[in-house]
Formats: sequence, C-alpha cells, structure tokens
Amino acid sequence: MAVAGPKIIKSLERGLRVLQALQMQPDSSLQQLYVFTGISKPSLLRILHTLARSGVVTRRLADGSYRIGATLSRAPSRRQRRDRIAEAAAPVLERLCRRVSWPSDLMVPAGDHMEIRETTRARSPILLQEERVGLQVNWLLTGVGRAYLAYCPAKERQEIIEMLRTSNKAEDRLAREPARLNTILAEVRARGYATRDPTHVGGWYGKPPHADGLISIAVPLRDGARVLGSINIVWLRTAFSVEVFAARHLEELQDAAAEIVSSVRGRRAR
Amino acid sequence: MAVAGPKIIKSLERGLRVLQALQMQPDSSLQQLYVFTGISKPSLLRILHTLARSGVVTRRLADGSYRIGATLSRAPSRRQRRDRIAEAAAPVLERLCRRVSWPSDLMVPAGDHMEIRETTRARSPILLQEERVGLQVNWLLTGVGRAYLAYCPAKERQEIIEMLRTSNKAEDRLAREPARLNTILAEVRARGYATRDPTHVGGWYGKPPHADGLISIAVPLRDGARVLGSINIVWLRTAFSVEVFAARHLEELQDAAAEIVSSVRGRRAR
DNA sequence: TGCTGCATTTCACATTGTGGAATGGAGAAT
DNA sequence: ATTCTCCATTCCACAATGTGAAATGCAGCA
Repeated sequence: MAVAGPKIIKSLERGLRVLQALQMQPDSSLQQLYVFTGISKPSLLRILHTLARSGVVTRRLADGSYRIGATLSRAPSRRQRRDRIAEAAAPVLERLCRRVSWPSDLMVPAGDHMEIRETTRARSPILLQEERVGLQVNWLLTGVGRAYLAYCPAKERQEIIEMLRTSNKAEDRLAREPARLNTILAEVRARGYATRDPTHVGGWYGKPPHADGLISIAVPLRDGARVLGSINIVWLRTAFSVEVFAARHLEELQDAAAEIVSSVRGRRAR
Repeated sequence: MAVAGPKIIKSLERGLRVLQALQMQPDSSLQQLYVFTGISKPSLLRILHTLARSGVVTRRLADGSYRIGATLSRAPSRRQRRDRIAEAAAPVLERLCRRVSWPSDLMVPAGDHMEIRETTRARSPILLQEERVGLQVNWLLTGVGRAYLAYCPAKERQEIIEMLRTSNKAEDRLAREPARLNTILAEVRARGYATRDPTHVGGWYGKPPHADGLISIAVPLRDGARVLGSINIVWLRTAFSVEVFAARHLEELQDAAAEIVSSVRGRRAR
C-alpha cells in the first residue's frame, strides 16, 4: 500500500523525462523524442521550448534537432567536446548568417577528414546545397581544412600530413608534396583566411563530384596554441570575387571565430 | 518587439529555476530556497518532491536539506566528491537505521579531523545526542577515525600521524606513541571493526567533554586500496556489550559499507 | 500531381498547479 | 512549565495552466 504521497508536479516530471531521454540519446529530433517518450508532439514542443529558453537544451541549426545544453551535460566525454563547440557556435553562426546573408559551417577534425558539426545552410535565404552534420570533407583541398592546418601546432600538422600521406588516396596527393603544401599554408597565414583549392570543384565523399559553383573563406578557431576547428562563409563564386568578399566580411568571420572560442572557454572554466 | 513566441510551461520553468538555485547554493533548506527563488513554500515542496522522485535532487537525512543529485551535478569538484559519498550513503544508512534501530554516521577525513557528512541520528527512534553535518571528531580516539586509519594505505596513515604529532594537542598524544597505536590498529584489523578509546568519554570539539554513555562500532569504506571514509552504528553502552552488539550487527554494517562504495563507484563510472 | 512523413499551430476542455491560511513540531526565550 | 518564534508540511477553493485530437504547413518523393 504505497502512501498517498506528497503531490507531484506532472508537467515537471515529463520535462525531466524529456531531459533524461536527451541524455540517453543526444541529438534527437522531435519525432525521435515522440517515439521514445510517448509524449504528444504539441506537449513535447512546449516542453522543449521551455527547456531551451532556460538554456538547458539547445537546438542544432542544421536540422533543428535538440541536445542537452552544456549547463547540465555530464562528465565531458571526448565525444561531447565537439558538441560543446557546436553548441557555442550555433548562436554566433546564426547571427553571422543573418548579417552576411550567406551561410556558414563549423568543421572539426575527425580522423583523416574534417567533419561538419554545424551549419546555417538551412537558415540562409539562399539554399546552396544539401548539407548534413557529420559529412566529411577533404583536409588538404578545402578552405576549412587548410585554415585548420595552417594554424594548428606544427607537431599536430605533421601527424595529420603523415596520416594522409600513407592513406595514398588520389585526393590526398598534396600530402606528398610538402614544398607546395607549405607554400599554400604560408599564404593562408599571410592573408588570414583560407579558400578551397582551385582544382577542387566541390562534391563530397560518396557523391559524384561536380562543379558546385561554390567558394568559401575559412578561418581557424584558435584557442591559445590549439585549434579547435574552423568556420567559413560560403557563397556563389559568380557573385563576388574572393578578394571583394574577404574585404567585406573577413573581419566579421574572424570576430565570430573569436567569440565562439571565448564562449567555449567560458563554459569549460565553470 | 518580441515575437508572441511559442507556449512556455511555467511549472517546468520554475522547476528548472529551483534546480539552478540548488546549483548555486548546494545544500539548501526549504526556507533558503523560498527566500532565494521567491516561490511559495507549498509549491517548492511539490517541486522538490518531484525532482527528488526523478532522482535529480536528494535530501540529506541529517537535517532534510536538499542537494542536486549526482545525475546532474557538474564537474566533480573536490568539494563534491564528499557529497557524492554522502548521497550514496543516505539511502543505505536509512535502511540500516530502520533495521538496526540504532543510528549511524558517515564520516570522511577533513584536514586533521574526521568530519560528519551524514547521520541518521535524527531518524533513529532513540534520540541520542545533538549531531550536525560538518562536526569534527578526533582521529585517534574515535571508532570512525581508527577504522579509517587501520585500513587506509600505509603512506597516507604516516602522513596523518605526522600531522597530528606536530599539532601537539593533548588529545593527540597517541600520535606520539607509535607502538601503542600500531597495536590498537592491528587489533582493529583483526576484529574487522573499531570502537572508541575507552578513555574517550565523548563530547565533541567546542563542547565540554562529558560522559555521553555512547559507544559505537565503525568500519571503513574501502574502495580498492583507498578508504573513502567510515561508517558506524551508535548505541547506549548500557544496553549491550560491544561483543554482543558486534555479533548481532557487524555483518549488516559491513554490507552497508560495501553497498555504499559500490554505489559511489557506479556513479563515478558513468 | 497527389502522397507521405514530420514539424508546428489551433482550440475547447478539465486536469493541474497555485498560494493563503491552518496545522504541527522543535527550539529558544521568559 | 509556558509562551513565542521559526520553519516544514498539509489543506483547500479557485482558476490558471497544460493537454492532445485535429487542422495546417511544408518539404521530399513516386
């Protein structure tokens, strides 16, 4: 015979249930949460809005999926470090996207590729091309990859290049031409931003490469000596030259990078 | 002009506010939370019951104050390691108290004393004596202190004894008689439990020592080679001899210790 | 073009949470 | 002992609040 017991606030309990669901399965869509928790979608929406307004959950810009905010996330596993960066980046990139009108991406290193962790392509007025979080891009030919390589510690750079050299893939041939690569990276450092290789016509792994007509400028997320990843702004190459675009928006992009880094640091400090 | 905005669940928002209040000020009484959050006490009570039922907050047995559960607690600061032990111990000690009918305490090392982190004295049918969390007790003369010393790594034991020897207080004179102390600790290990020194008549620091008529048996919380603290059961020495009481309840006490340790480990593992 | 799956909004209903006031209990002060 | 005070907990009448079915929107797909 359970005691009548003190009153329980059901709506709060459901909120916590959603939170727990998000802990078990980070990055859930509304549908996933609906299946998992059995709570009706309208209610879920209200709950998630409430949690988001309190900063307990965050939405991913790329596809609108939900994740637990850094405020409550548990033991920062290796896996979640990247998510913290993505979370810190989201509001900054969104603002950047609104002001520049062109979309941007956040990329972080992942094995022998760079990987998209966040993107505002869905938010941009101009729909450029399919993009998904988790998609991998080349390290040596893309702007984001080069921005990372140009500024990361020398030792880390050597390890990456060594790894790519031994992979022996055609698209990584630059890893076997240290002189040319060094010239390229030196240029990146001199200009303060990186762009994709002129011969790299876009198209991601698993898709037939085709001229996508896109170009971007990319800058690293520098945290002291380390580099956490890189962010870029993408536009249609027919609209502006790289020089014109950089003159107009490079400073904003660099400011955004600085803001993301300081935001991540702030959270880590806690 | 803020958008009309999606609906917000106010009761959930208040629940999160309480959670945040507890993060800023761990170990809050209802009154403190009432002042801090401005939420009415009946509502606070309902919210806290809900949070507790979901395992997000825990109550301290000693005085009923609330704290954030290990599930959500952030970066485990040194300070919170002890609280985790207390949290893990609470349900175990409560059960022990119900079955044995005598109260027990959880003590952990704190500088040159052992310190009470949790107690069921308030829960025991027999009200023995004032007890508060944070009260400090002697290391060499109490059962809990000796249980700790007897089982902790030799190096740690030497450091503690050295520290007490240099303190040069009268009640720490045993630190200056290594032979006698070693004999005592060897006996503890042989029996599997410790009791207070026969000359130690109770009374805590800051209070005039007086014969309190109490006695206890204490066992360590052994986590591998380390000792996290110790727990005891206290009774009126007129009621049973130490031998009778140990024969009846030692096993339960040791089981409780093992359960607390494995519970702490389980949480840490996550 | 119509179909399917998912996110979001609307709305009528009653479940659910709310706080003032009452109660209980434990110390401290007289 | 007796009162006073402070705090935790319970009660209860009231209406504010959360609820889900159904409608709408929207994008990809056959």
